[in-house]
Amino acid sequence: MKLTPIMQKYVLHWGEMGTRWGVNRTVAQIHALLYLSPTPLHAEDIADTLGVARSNVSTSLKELQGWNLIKIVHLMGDRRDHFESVKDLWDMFMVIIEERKRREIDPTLTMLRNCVLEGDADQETPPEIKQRIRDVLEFIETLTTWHEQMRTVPKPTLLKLMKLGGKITSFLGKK
Amino acid sequence: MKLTPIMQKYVLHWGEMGTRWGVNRTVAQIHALLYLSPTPLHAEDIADTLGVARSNVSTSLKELQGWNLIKIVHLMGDRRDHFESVKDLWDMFMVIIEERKRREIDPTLTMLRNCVLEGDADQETPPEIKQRIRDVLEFIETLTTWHEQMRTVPKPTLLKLMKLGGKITSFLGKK
DNA sequence: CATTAATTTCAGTCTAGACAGAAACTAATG
DNA sequence: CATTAGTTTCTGTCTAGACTGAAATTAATG
Repeated sequence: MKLTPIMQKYVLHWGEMGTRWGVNRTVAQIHALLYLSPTPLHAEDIADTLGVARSNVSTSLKELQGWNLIKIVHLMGDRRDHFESVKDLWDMFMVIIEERKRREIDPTLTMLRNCVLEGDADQETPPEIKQRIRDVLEFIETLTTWHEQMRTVPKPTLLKLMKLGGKITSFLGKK
Repeated sequence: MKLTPIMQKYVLHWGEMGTRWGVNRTVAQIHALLYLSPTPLHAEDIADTLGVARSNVSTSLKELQGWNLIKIVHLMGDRRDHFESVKDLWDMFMVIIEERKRREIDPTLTMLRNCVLEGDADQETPPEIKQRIRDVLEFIETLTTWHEQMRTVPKPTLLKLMKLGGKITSFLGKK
């Protein structure tokens, strides 16, 4: 796999974006590379293309599998694992949201619920502050419920909804 | 400002979440603290409460101001700057999205458009790959347009919309 | 305009986590 | 079952960037 200047620019930028969102640079680069690649790639190919250590690639591929963003495929007459990325951008987007929710939002909800529970018995925390925490809990719960409902909506409907955009509000206004 | 166990838990968790989303831990902790605090706090108070260096607080406050998440207030008979956080969670959410868009999405769109432009003259990048990049550009543009429209919708309407949730699809289905 | 309070800047230290390379492991094939 | 290809684990190194504390700067007050 040889990278043309355009592909290089894309992969490097994606790596950079990764770091800004708390994702390891190499992981993000590999994902970008696999997204662009028309064919599945094996680990050594990836290592050579990106100029990183073979072991680093191995770890990153594991991580990407943990995110459900890539999967292993096997090619006829080749023992090596090959990897290909989810190509549908909507699916990719949803998968990422799903995972981040599971890893970050859900634990946060747990923490907030604990705070609220402990708050009942707690005399030292001012009521005002307890309320603030309850507000956050309620806010995130609202977002989560909404996400839960959107999750089940079929892709084309969702797309229609987005394309509709602001027009939906006029409908609401009349209601 | 003394932190009760509940407040401590909240602030520490928020700091942790920050790091997962590419935000400096101290910055996130200070933001959490200012959100909880019923009154504006001055830098030294924050430093003492969180146990970090005064200078570190100074830098972090600057950063939070850059994000439009906190603002300076002055108290009668006190020369020191005091800081208070945006308290409305919906506003806070919108401000964060706005800023991340400006800092990360907009540059990404620029990069993608450049790739597409350069792609016209470029003979070495396979058409399939060029198409992939165009797909990403289109996808992000769709999201951005949608965001642009939602941005102007008044808060209560937006809330109604979210509460409506899945029901909106049945309306679309009939259409 | 000297004094003091408050804030920012800067230079150096420290650390988490990314990364390389070697060693260990696993499993396919003749 | 030895050989070899492929993958993972592990240990140590390196570095970006968070953080500190001191020095420099700014601004308010009598």
